[in-house]
Amino acid sequence: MRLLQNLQTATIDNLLVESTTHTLGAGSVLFEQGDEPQYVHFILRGSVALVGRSDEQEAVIEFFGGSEVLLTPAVILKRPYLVSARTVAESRIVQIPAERFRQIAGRDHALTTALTLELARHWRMLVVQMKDLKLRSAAQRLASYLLSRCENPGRPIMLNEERRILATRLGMTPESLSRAFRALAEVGVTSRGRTISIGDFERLRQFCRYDDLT
Amino acid sequence: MRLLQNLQTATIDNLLVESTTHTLGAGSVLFEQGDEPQYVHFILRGSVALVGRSDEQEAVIEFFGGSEVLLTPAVILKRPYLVSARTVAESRIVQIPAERFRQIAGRDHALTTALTLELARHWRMLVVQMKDLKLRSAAQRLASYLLSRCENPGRPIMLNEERRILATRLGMTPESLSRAFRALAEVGVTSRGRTISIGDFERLRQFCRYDDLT
DNA sequence: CGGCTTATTGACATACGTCAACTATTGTGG
DNA sequence: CCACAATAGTTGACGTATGTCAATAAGCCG
Repeated sequence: MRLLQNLQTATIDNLLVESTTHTLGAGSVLFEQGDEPQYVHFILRGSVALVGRSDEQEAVIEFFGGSEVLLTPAVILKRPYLVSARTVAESRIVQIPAERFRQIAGRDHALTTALTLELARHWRMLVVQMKDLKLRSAAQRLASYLLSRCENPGRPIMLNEERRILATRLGMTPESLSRAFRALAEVGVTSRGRTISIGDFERLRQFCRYDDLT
Repeated sequence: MRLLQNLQTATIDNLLVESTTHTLGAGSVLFEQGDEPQYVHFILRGSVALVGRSDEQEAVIEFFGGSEVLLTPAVILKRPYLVSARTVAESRIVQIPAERFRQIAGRDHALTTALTLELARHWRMLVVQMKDLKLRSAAQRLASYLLSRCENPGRPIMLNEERRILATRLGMTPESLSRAFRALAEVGVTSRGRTISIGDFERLRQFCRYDDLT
């Protein structure tokens, strides 16, 4: 996991000594909106959605995948969670007691630095998404999401979430997502099930005015 | 400024030694989307908007006010800015050279810890806003914004940004904002110019399903 | 006061949401 | 491994919130 990559093994051992590791099926709940944080969650494998709820409605704020650390802000600040966390596919998770994590971070500069980098990366994810929501249409948001998901061009994208879940992450309904996919077919995107191929990257980038400032 | 509050004076002096301080009129540009970060910006006083641009359109991602630190993620990660920063009112800003800041943060644990807390707070601001965008109507988003702006109930809120700017922060057009204000008049919100009074807090909270998880 | 920008309002357009029917996919027990 | 139920995804018809455009009114500042 990236956060721990450059740490001394002593620190890592120290973090993990009271930790537990679980393999959870899709749809498992790691914590609920409003809870007081008990653990820091490391995602070893799989995919976890942060989901916000208001008035019976739910929307995914963001997905987090393997090698990422979950929602440390609430843990750091000792505040209730603003969102729930649910696995979206089978996932392997390490849980470290929050208090232990805070204590070690209080002493270990390398860990705190790594934490800062992780938070900075996560901040930028949300900023990118915020720009999408405020400046782009539904179809453009989907295009933008697909482009960001595609690590090696040529190989098709495998979604690891259901479309109705993805729809909420993109700020639309499943029906609108369905139509967005049809709109993208016009610019060379083919999709069957959870497998999606981008025919012409440049065209798709232009379609959604993709700005690659990563 | 909050970030520096619990630091040793030696660290602070060290940070400030190569810094410059400016008083900038409304609309001044601190940096542009795509730029390589040169400075860390501390806002001593005033208000700064982070604004994203795509295809000639602009939208405010978030406002930052006195005692906050601007967009450290790009500085920390040595990445181009994802957004521009513009003052929205006359502001007093301290600029610390990015490289110097990174060096000191590399050594000073208290500074890095403070930075982590600041990033964590900022993360939560964006998460709250993301929930608003995905789960609430235009009028509800305005209500939610006003509630979050109101520190002491009883005293009216003074907006320090023009309404057309606020509109983009809320993910709508100036016209829609205007109509949102009229809708809120129905639940006891009176506005004249930039002064806004909430008549009935509980009613407004219910109207937008405000969840106070700060 | 006069000219400029910003805010409001109304008429209208449209992207997206809703609802309902239908189809495809997935998972399960025989 | 098939059959069938349950769930997810798609499509069409239609509704509505919000955007657009244009005209007017209200602030703001010389």
